[in-house]
Formats: sequence, C-alpha cells, structure tokens
Amino acid sequence: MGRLVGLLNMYRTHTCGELRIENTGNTVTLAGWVQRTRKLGGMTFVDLRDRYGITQLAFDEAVNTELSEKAQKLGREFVVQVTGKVAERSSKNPKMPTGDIEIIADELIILNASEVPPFTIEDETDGGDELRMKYRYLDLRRAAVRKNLELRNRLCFETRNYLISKDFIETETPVLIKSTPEGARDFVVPSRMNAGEFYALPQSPQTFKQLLMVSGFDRYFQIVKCFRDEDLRADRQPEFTQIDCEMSFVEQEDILNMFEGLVKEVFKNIKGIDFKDPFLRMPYSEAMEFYGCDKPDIRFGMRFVDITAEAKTRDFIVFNEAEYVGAICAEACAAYTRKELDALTDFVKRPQIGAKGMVYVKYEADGSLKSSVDKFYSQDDLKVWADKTNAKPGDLILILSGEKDKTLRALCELRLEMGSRLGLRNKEVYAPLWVVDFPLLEWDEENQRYSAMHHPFTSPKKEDLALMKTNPGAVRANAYDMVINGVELGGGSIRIHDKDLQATMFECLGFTKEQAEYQFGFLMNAFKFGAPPHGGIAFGLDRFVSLLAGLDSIRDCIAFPKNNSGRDVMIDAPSLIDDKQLNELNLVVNIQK
RNA sequence: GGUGUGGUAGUUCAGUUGGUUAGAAUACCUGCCUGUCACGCAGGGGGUCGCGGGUUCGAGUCCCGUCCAUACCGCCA
Repeated sequence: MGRLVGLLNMYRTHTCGELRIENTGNTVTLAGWVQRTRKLGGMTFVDLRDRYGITQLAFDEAVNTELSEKAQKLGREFVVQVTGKVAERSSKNPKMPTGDIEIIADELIILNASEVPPFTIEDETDGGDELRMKYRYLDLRRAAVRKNLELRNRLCFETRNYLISKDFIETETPVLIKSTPEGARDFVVPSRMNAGEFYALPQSPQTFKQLLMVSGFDRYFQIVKCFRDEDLRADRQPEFTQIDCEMSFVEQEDILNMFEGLVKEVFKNIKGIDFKDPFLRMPYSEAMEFYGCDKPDIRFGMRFVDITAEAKTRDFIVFNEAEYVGAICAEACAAYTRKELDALTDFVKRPQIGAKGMVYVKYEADGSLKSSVDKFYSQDDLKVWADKTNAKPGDLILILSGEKDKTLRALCELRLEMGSRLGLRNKEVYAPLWVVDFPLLEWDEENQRYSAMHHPFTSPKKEDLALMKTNPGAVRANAYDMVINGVELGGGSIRIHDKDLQATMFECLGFTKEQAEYQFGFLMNAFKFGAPPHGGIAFGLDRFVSLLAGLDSIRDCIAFPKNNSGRDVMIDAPSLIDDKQLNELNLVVNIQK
C-alpha cells in the first residue's frame, strides 16, 4: 500500500505511507504537508502527510541545533521535503501503519509556506460544511473525504471492467443538446453563432443512446454528467453522474440479469459482500400497498396491514370517515412511554408528513391490550387488530388513517422512523431489490393531462396495450428500478422502437403531431430506418458511492459539489457576466443586482 | 413557492426571566519541557453577537423585516 508507482525523482523516494521497520537504516527523501509539530524540550517531532499516509520526522537539538530550530518554525500545512535515515522508534505507535519508524532528518527544505488553515485538516475536523466547501481543496486533504473519492474511482473502475468484459462500448454523447419541455427543467446555454437560440445540457443522454442502438452499437455505456435545474436535496445535485447503459435485442429479464450482475460484482469486489440469491422482484403496486413508496427499505419488515374493515366497527368517527386505516407492528415496543408516543404523534403530524393524528395499541406482556381509543373499542376489537397485524404480547401497533394515498405516505415515514429507532437500518447491511411493473403514465393535476412516469420512450406492457386508449392510467410499463436500503440506485425501461407506438405515446401525453415532430422528430425519423428492440438502465453514481460509503449526503463523494442553492461557494458561481458577453449573446438581463 | 432548524472569537458551540467587563473548547502567539504521537504545563492576543428597523432605562436574549446556511414538502420525464 502506498508505494509510489513509477516515480522516483528529486522530490521524493518514498511516500509518507509506505516505510516500515524493514526500511530501517535506509536514507530516504519524503515530501508532503506538515500535519502537526510537537516539541518536547530538545526533541521536535513533525507529522508529515501525503495522500498515502503520515510519517513522523524527528529532530534532535543536541545533534543538529540549526535544523531543529528550522523544524520548530514549521506551521501547519507547510509543504516540505525532508531527507534522512529511517530509524526504529524508541516508543512505537501501534495506531499508525508507519508507527514503528521515524525519519531522523538530515536535511529539511521548505517548498512552500502556508497560512494557518481555517479549520483543522483531520478526520474529525472542526470545520462546518459551509467553510469546508469554501476551502474544498483543503477539505480534500482530509483522509475521510479523500477515501470517498478513492471509492468513487474504484466503483467506476469495477463498472468499466464488468461492462467492457460484457462487450459494452463506452461512447461519449454531446453535452450541448436540444431543450425539451418534458421532465425536469433544463439548464440552457445561449448560442452566440445562432442568435436568440439556446442549447440545453442533457438531463440524461437518453435519446442519444437510443440512436446508438439504431446505429447497431448493441451494448453501450457511459459514465456521464447529467444536469437538472430543479431544487436540491442532500441526495440531489444540479450536475450529477450516471452510469448510463443501453442494450439491443433484449427484454426486461435480460436487462435485470445483466445489471444485477453488475451490482453483485461491485458489492463483491468493493465490500466483500456476496449476494448469492437473485434479487427480490416487487411489483410497484405491492411496494405502494405495503411500504407506501416505490423505493422500500426492506432491511426490515413492518409491512403495512390494511385494517380498514376491522376499524370501522364502532362509533369512532375518525376511522369511520377514513378511506383507509393502516397499521404497522413495532416489535417489543409496548413499553413505550406516553412521552415517546407523543413524540411519534408529533412526528407524523409535521406538515411534511401531514397525518392528523396517530392511534396506538399496546399489546402488554400480560396479554391485555391498551390503546388510545379504549373508549370506542373493546378488548376483543383490539385483539382482532392485533391478530391481523401478527402482533405478539410486548408489541406496539401504530395506526394511521385518512385518505389512502396520504396515509400510505405517512405510514411510510412512520415505518422508516420506527426502523431507525429500533436500529433496523444498519448501514453495513444491504438489502437490494428490483421494483417492477411501474405504471406507464401518471395524472398531472397541474396540467390536467397524463405525463410519463419514467420517460416518454418507455414501452407499455404488451398485455396492457389495449388500455392505452381506454384507460391510460392503468397501463403498466416495462420499467424497473434498482432499490437498495430505500435508495433508488437506478432505473430504466424497455424502450419503444416502433414509430407508430411512439406516436401513440406522444398522443397520450398530449403532444400534437407538430410538437412531437419539432421536439423528437429526429428520433421518430431514426425509428423509420430499422430500430432494433432495445432497453437500458441508468444508475446514479453519486448515490451508489454514498451508499457504499455509508454517507447521508452525496456531497461528500463529489470533489467539488454545489450547495443547497446550486452555488459553488469556492469559485462563487454562478456569477454575473459583463455587458460585452451579453451583447455577443444578444441577451438582456431583466434583474438588477 | 412552502415548513422547520440555525447564524455569537479563526473554528465548533454555550449564553438562564431582558440587567455589571459576552464564556468554554479548540486553533493561533510566547515561554517551559529529550520520546511525543489529540503530548503536557504556564501565560497571552482574539467579538460590528448575520444585516436593518422596533419595543425598553437597558437587547446576544423580545417583536418585525431581510440575507445566508441547512433538512424536508412541492418539484426532480
């Protein structure tokens, strides 16, 4: 580890991570950054750091006063080069790989001084997020952040290795493309040479990879930047990286197998985790009904139980007026205090979740049932609920009710919260699954029309084709998502390769013939010239790395991320441009700053 | 666009019911210290309490506005 490959030069003979007890007596030259200096009377110790590790330098006043004084003046993050002999330490440090040795320095060259950095360059830094982003180049010196980027590199390597071994060809597609109103907002780039016209940055290389299939490329992939001008989250950046893949002459099953293979290979080689069994396949409808979302975290059970019928048996108006009453059973939580239950109630009543309240039933160890609705329901009533949710003495049943969609969503949040509280969401445990049979279309309230759930090139299931004209909302798609631990890692579909079906699809989405022609004419045109059946998938590389690294935010696996408002606080972008640039682009800015 | 949380020393934070000169830790500077490795000990410097306005004898603290950060909702084919 840490050997410097193919480079021994005037600056260094070794890295700061590779010297061991066997090197004792060797004369070496190291270069790196000063992590910290410690002075004990006549002895001065300097920790020298580079990408590969830390090596201790020792200076003895009694041996070389001048050199020792020079070492004492070193500040944090000075860049230095040191030559000396490797020596066994008289007191070793078992906590560091190089802890058995130190360098008895003969020569010390300050290659560059440094101002005092604004935060400590250590694993547990004292710097807050904003400051670390402003000085990201310093933050990246920290092993904790560097390791994430090393992991990212490893994931890219494993991905390329696997896909190239399966005859995939990595092909670049353009970054300056055409804007389309479907889907997310585009980032746009004004064209100087085509006055008044704009390029868009791709939200994904979707149409290009389909065109490559028409070209006969057969198996394509690309690790590629994509851009979406939407509001950001901890797991969402305006520019992000996808592992974008497409294959010809395949059906859904082929894609799932090929990319299940990729995920398994990655986990085996990077995490040492061998998924032996095929991944679970869960229909979208089941995910929604029992987990309340299309990306269920199946590291733990606590599936929803529909007790609507059993709840509407007495004079409890809340349940009687509800479209849906759902319960989850939290094992061994009957001892929850009033305070804890109140906290959970507050949790589900937060505006983001929006439940009106929460009903609980404690299945006491002695077999009795205590609930917040004792006034309305008898022990026998409660026992029916307990049996239906498979509750045992000692368990706690939590119940939400109301409009079905909203209640399922709220139950989803409650389930995840309980999973976290019960320690069932261990970051070292990975539970992958495919969610399949997504609806093709979803109703868009705002625009009063259907929109594509995945994208407009997704093919409907053959058996649902007849519904396209009669009941579009019921049509299922050949679309699938790879979900691990509640994270949507990737998704894709079998595409439409027939120009007539594609035209029908655009029709369903409310496009006129002219609009479809204007926006996607090139694709429809290509489909006239022998488009093979094809389909593909795209994985979110940033999310994949975060998942493997156990990060809560994708920012820490991106070298230079943007903040919540889409700003790069280090280079201070975006920024105003001057009038000359605006004139060349024929642009007028409407906002005074 | 909305909701919540936060903004006090270089940094991370504490600061009670509104009340004397705004604290701690860490970083920084000086001195001591020959086996430290989060070294230790002693001393020192360091503040427009995000910004603007208001209430008050008095505001870091209360009120209004605003900016910034952050998590989430909407949004993200």
